[in-house]
Amino acid sequence: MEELDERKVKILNAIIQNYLETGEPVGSRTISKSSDLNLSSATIRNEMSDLEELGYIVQPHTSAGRIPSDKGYRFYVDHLIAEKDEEISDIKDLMIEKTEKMEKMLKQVVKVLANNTQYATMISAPAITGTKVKFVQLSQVNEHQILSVVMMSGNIVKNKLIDVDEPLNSENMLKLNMLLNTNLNGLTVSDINLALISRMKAQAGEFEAIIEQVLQTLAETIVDEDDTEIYTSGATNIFKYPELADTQKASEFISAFEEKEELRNLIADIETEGEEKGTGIQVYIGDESPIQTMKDCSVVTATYELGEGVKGTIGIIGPKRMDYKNVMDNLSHLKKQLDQMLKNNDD
Amino acid sequence: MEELDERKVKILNAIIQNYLETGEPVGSRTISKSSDLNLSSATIRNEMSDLEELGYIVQPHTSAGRIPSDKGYRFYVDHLIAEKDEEISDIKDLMIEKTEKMEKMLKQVVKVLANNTQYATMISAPAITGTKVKFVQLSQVNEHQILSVVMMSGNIVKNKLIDVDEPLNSENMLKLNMLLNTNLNGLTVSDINLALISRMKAQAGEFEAIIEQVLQTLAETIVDEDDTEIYTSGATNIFKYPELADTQKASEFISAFEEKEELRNLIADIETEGEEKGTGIQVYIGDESPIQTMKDCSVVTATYELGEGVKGTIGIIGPKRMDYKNVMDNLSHLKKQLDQMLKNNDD
DNA sequence: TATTAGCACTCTTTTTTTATGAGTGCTAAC
DNA sequence: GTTAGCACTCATAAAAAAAGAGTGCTAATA
Repeated sequence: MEELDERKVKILNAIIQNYLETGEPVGSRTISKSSDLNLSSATIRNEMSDLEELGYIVQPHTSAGRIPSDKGYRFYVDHLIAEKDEEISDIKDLMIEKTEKMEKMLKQVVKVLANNTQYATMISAPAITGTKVKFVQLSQVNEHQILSVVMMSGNIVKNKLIDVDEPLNSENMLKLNMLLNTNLNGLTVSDINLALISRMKAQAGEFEAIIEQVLQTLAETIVDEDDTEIYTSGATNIFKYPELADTQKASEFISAFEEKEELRNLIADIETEGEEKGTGIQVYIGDESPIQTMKDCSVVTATYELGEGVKGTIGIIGPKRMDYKNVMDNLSHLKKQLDQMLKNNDD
Repeated sequence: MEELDERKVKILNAIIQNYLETGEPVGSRTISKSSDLNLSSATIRNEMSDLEELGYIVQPHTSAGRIPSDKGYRFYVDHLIAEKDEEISDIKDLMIEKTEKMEKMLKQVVKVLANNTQYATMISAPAITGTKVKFVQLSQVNEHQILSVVMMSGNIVKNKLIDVDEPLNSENMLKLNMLLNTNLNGLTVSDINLALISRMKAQAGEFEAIIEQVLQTLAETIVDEDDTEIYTSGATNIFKYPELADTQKASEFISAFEEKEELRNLIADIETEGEEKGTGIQVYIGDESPIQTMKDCSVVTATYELGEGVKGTIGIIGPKRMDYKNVMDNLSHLKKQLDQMLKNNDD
């Protein structure tokens, strides 16, 4: 970073700051007047010319002011935000009502977050992979159906109806339940291997078929959960930012939010990436984002934990000129809240 | 309807037909050329003037062609569509994979429907109110938690964790389960009155508190389900219809779809209304719709049944000039499929 | 009496032209 | 190294002009 002397940094910061607020290309005269270094617009012009050559800012067209490039934003996020850190950021407390329903809670979180930031938001339900079986129970519902209830760590409960030819008597049912619980308790899905399966089947004797179905249900549950549930909110906030609001682009963007397929990819990608300064927060600026549809946006994400390695992801998507400071503060605050809340919840 | 002679009807039909296709105001010359009654544009003009006076068509501005008014559309839907009924409508079969997960199935349905019609679609999960308790089971998960599983008709399963101070022995657990099942089986939630509750508590003796919690859970479940789950798809299809595509309106529209609050109101409203010609399908044209946000749209809905009076609603929302025939055919087809599929599913 | 050709008029939409103004780059002076 | 000054560029806004679609009305026609 030796290429930028202090004055250039100040000017760059001023440009970005100004652009974040107005969304308009900023000219030399504006900087000359606003910033504390008393320089004429001509001088600023020279410096800006340099900054452009170095790739930190761009000119939308010949006779316009400058706007930050992706590289410029990146510099801002990496070096300039910290400087303002002493400012007390007054995040309204997120007011998450503690409801026992995870789903409801998550829906509420994205909504509040979208409202707070005025960007589009998403949150993924914690992935089930890696959670452990806590409890299994089969019960006879009627002549031909058995209900299997599986509870995983994190108190995630899954139900499945199993069809049977004839009812089990209660003694056998008890046996099966014992068998399932003793064998599966504490295991993650990947722990359930072929050896275990055949052992269990052997133990089950004539009820082998039922065991098979329960295990299959378990497997399906996981596969099911492979398309992790994702909750979104505020997709239409995009219309608030003219640079993203043209019909074509906005339509694609909102569709992506509706389909959620791409968001899923995004989340998958996140796990492989690094984070900003150990805050648990990641920032993707423009092209850095893995999602094609969001090349003109910035994406800020955080992961929250539900204990035992079960993770979910929160994301905020907005224009490149988003208020990074505010967004990052909001996220890390929320992350803390969630981590804590969920840790308490789990036993 | 004596006010319209045969020729006027033909002309009105031609105008609407043409407008449905093009979305442009249609002029006298177009009709003169396209329709089979050989009349000069001047004659058509006179007739159109009459039709306008009668309120079936409107002129967007002085020197433009005519477009159908709400009254015109209404006439079209009520009288003109039937005439084309002999046409074989080639609805692609909806290819709903039978999955045991209601949720997945519904998501798939709206998606396919949106794709088929190119309009915005929604479907509400069948409301739980009115369903009967089929099966209740409490199980000890660990020292301090009991899992209550309630299965309602339609195979809807609800789980809830109940905290207890100390574990129940298995004998007591068995008793409680018996108590719950014998008392609640086959009842709808509204059947569970105070008399029953106190009787059950009396029978439960020292475990009164647990009964209380189970019942409360049941009540909560219902209340929860009061904000019925609604799945949507294709909201961005709205951009395909220029008359709805302006940023401001589209944004509101899509927001309404995202929030789902208004859709919920819509569904609530539907139950009070009549339907078209005994098809189980309802059409709201423009102002007829109960939702403010959709004054410029038409809404076509159908209800499907899950047996035992449990109903859900499917809706298609598009421009007033939507292809009513196609939409209605699609809906009634889908309705049949769903009715059948779900009836099979439920015991 | 019902239909039609003809034409003036209206109003939107499109295209063209003409400002306006913000901002730059460069030169020459300080 | 900094700055005033000025010509030049380019997007945007405003105004003007042209084109077209469609109507309503009148007068002629079958």
